[in-house]
Amino acid sequence: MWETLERSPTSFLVNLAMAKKEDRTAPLLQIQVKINEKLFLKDPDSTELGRKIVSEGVKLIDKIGFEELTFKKLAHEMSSTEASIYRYFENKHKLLIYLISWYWNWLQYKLTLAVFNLNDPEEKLLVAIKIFTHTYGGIPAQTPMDLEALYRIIISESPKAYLTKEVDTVNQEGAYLNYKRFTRQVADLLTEINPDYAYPRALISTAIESAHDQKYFSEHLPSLTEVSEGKKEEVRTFLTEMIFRTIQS
Amino acid sequence: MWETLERSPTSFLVNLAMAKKEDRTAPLLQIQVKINEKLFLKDPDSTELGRKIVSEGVKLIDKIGFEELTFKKLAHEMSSTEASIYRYFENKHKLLIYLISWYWNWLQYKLTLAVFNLNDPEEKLLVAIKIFTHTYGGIPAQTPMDLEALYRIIISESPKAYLTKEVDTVNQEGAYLNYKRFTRQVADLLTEINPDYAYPRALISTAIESAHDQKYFSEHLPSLTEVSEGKKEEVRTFLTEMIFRTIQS
DNA sequence: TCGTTAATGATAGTAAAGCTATTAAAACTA
DNA sequence: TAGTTTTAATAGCTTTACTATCATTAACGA
Repeated sequence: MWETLERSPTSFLVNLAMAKKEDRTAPLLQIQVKINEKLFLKDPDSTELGRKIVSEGVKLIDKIGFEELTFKKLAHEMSSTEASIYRYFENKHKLLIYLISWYWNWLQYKLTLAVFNLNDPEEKLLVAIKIFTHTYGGIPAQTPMDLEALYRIIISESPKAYLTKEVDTVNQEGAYLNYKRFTRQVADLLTEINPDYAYPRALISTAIESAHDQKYFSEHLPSLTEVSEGKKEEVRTFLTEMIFRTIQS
Repeated sequence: MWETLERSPTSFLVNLAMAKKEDRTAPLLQIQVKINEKLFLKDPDSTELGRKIVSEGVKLIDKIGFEELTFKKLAHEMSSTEASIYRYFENKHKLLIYLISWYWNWLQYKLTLAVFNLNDPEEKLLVAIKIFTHTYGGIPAQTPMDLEALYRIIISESPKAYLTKEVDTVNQEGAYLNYKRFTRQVADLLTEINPDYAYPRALISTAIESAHDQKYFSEHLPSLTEVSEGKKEEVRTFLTEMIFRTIQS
C-alpha cells in the first residue's frame, strides 16, 4: 500500500503513489520530519556526524539509560569526540528532547497516513490508539534510527523531558509542540464522536502516558497492573475500553 | 473528629479517641510510619539531624528541583556538612525514594482512617480519589514536613524514582511497597464495586499517575489538558468520571 | 564523676561529569 | 589552489558525587 524509504534518521520518503499502479514511476513524496530549530545548535540531520549522534544516541540511551549517558561515552561509542557532539546539542537533555520530538512527529505522520482513507471517527480513534500503544503494524520506516529502541526510550525516559525546572523555557522553544499536536489531533476525534465530552485532551494525554506507564509497570512493577509483560495488545485493550466508556454520552 | 499531633517528620500521632468524649484523656494512638530499612543507611527519624535532612530536603527539592539538588547545597542550607548527610542516605536518589515512600505511607493512613466508618464501596472509592487527587481536607498532619511541598515533589519528581536503570534492584529493596500497597487497596474497591472489571490495578495506577500529570500539564503544558491551573477539583471530577464509567458493567 | 561510645563537624582528597577553548588537520567550496 | 567550514585532538576548568580521616562534642552507663 505504501512504502517508506531510507534517507536519514530525521527524514523519510513515503511512496503514497505505490497504491496506484500507473504511478509506480512517479517521484516519491518526501516527507521531511521538521524538527524545531531551537532544539539543536546545529541541525543533526544536515551532516553524517549529526545523524550518527542521533542514531547512536538512541542506541546508547536504550542500553545504559539516560542518567548514565554522557557525551564522552557517546563520542567514544561512535569514535568521535565530546567537543564535536557539543556542537550539535547543548547538552544531553536537549538531545533527549530532540529524540522525543522526532518520535511524536513520526507518530503524527503515521496517524495522518493511517486515517487517510477512513471516515468513521470511531474507526480513526481505534487506529490512533493502536498507534500510540505501538500495536499498529503498517508503515514501515527504514530509517537508521532504531525505532524499537526509540520506543523503549519514550517509555522509560520521556517524562524526564518535561519534568524539569526548565519546562517553561524549553516549552517556549517549542520542544513539546509535536507531542501537543498529536494529542490535539486524537482529542479532536473524541470531540467528533461525542461533542459533549468535557475532557478530550486530558483523557488522551492520560491514555498516552498510561500506555507507557503500563508497559513499564508490567515489566518492572507488575503488581501495579494486570497487564502482563510482553503482551502489547493488553495495554491497547485496557485503554480502548477506558476511552470509549469514558466518552460515551 | 480526629487530630494529628507532631512528633517527627516520619511518625505522627493520631487521636482517634477524640471522637468519643469520654476518651478525651486517653493516651494518643501513635501510628509510626514505618519506612523500609533498606531505603537509608541510618534511620533519619532517629535523630534530630536526620529529621532535618528530610524536612529541609523536601524544601530544597521543591525549590530548586531534584536534578539541581546536591548534598552539598542541602548541607549548606541546614548548616551541616555533606559527609553528615551521606551517613543517612547513600545518594540523593535514595533520599527521593524515601520521601516518596513516606508520602504513600501517609496517604495510606489517610485512606484507612477516612474510609473507617464507611460501608459503601462506591463512597469509599470517592474518598480514595479525593485523597490521591489531594482534595481531601480531613486529617491534618502537623509534621515538620512541608506536606504541600512534598505533594509538589510527588507531582514533578516521583516518576524519576522508578524510571531508572536500577528499578529492579531498588524494587527488591522494597522501595515501592507503599505505592503498591496503596494502589492495591484502592483497586480492591473497584473489584468490590464490579468484580468483573478486568483491570482494576491498571486503572488505578493510571488514575494516580494522571492526577499528577494533569496537574503538571495544567501549569506548564496547558494545551495537553482542559484542566485549568489551580483548579484542584477539576482533576478529581475528570478522574472520578473516568473511573466510574470505565468500571461500569 | 569518669570513661566509653556514638554522632557530628571539619577538612581533604579523588574520579568522573559537564562543560569551554585552542589548535591543527581534513574535507569541501569558490 | 586558496579559502572556508567541519571535525578531531588535546587540554583545562568547575562542579558533582562521593570516601576517608580525625578532632570534637553529646549522650550514657558504671
